[in-house]
Amino acid sequence: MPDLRSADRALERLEQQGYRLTRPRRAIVAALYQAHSWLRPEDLLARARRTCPGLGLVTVYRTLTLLEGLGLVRRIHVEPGCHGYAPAGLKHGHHLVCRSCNRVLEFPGGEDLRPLIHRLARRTGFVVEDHVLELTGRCAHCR
Amino acid sequence: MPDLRSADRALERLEQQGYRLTRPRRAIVAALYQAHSWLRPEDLLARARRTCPGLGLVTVYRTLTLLEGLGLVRRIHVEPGCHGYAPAGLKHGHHLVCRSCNRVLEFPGGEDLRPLIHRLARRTGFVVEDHVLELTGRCAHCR
DNA sequence: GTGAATGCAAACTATTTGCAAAGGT
DNA sequence: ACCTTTGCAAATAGTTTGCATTCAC
Repeated sequence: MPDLRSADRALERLEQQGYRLTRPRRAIVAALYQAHSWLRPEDLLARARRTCPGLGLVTVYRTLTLLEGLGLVRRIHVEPGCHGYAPAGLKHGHHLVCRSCNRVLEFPGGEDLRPLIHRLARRTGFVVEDHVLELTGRCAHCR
Repeated sequence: MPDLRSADRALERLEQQGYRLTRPRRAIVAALYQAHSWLRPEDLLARARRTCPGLGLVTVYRTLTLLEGLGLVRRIHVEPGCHGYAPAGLKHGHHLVCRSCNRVLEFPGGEDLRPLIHRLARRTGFVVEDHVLELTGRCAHCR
C-alpha cells in the first residue's frame, strides 16, 4: 500500500542514483504516493502545487519519466485519454483499477500467466518477454 | 487469423447494423484485416488510400470508433504513443505482440486468469468486471 | 431524393523541446 | 561556483468537432 514511507523510499532511491532532491520532486513524489487512485499529469500538478506553488506541468512530465525509468511509478492504461500514473510498490506489480473511484490496488502478477505463456510459446513459437495485465472493476468501497 | 474472409464478415456485420458500405469504409476494413501487424491511424490511412485515394484521416478515426464499438477491431496499448489497432477475430481475444515486427497474434484469453481474479476478490473485495491482457515478445519469425 | 457519411479546416488535448533563470550540492 | 533542474513559451503529435458537399441506398 503506497504511503509516506514509500515516498521516502522513492526519494532515497532518487538520491542514490545521483538525482537532486528538489522541492518540485519532493512535492510530486509526495502527491503521487499519497494518492489512492491513479492520476493524470494534470491531477498530479494540481495536488503537488499545494506544497510547491510555482510548479509547472513540464516538470511533472519530466519527473514522471524519471520515476518510471527507476520503476517507482507505473503508467496504466485508462480511459479517457489512456495515461494514468500510479506509484509502483512491487517489482513486477499489476493493477486492479476501480471504475468508479479510480482507486488502484497493486498485486504481484505473472505467476498465473505462466501456463498460458508456455502454451502459446509451444503453439506459435512466440517468445513472451513482457506482459501487461490490468483488471478493472469495482472496489469494495464502491459496490 | 485475420484475412479477406474476416474483412467480408466485418462488412456484412456493418451492413446488418444499418451502416452504409461506403468506399472509405471498405478500404479501411480491407487494409485493417490484411495487416499482420497493429496499425496506427496514420498507417491505416496510408494503406487504405491505395484503394481509396481521397480518404481523410478523420474518416479513419470515425471508422475505427465505429468498428471498435461493434467489436470488430481492438485497440491495443503500444509504444510509442500508445494506440494501435488490430482486427478482432475472437469474442474476448487478447494479443501477442511482436516487439520487432509488430505482428499481432490473437488468442482466447481470460480462462487462465480466473483463479487469480477469485483470489483477489476474496482478499480485497474487488469485483473484477474486465481485464486487459497483452503479451509482448518476439514472434517465431523474428527470433 | 433523402439522410448518412465524408473531407476539409479549425479547435482541442496531450506531450515534448529550447533556452534563460533558479536552485541544490 | 558548478552543473542540474526548473518554468515559460512555443513546437509538435494525436484526436475531435463544425459544416458544406458527396454518395449509398
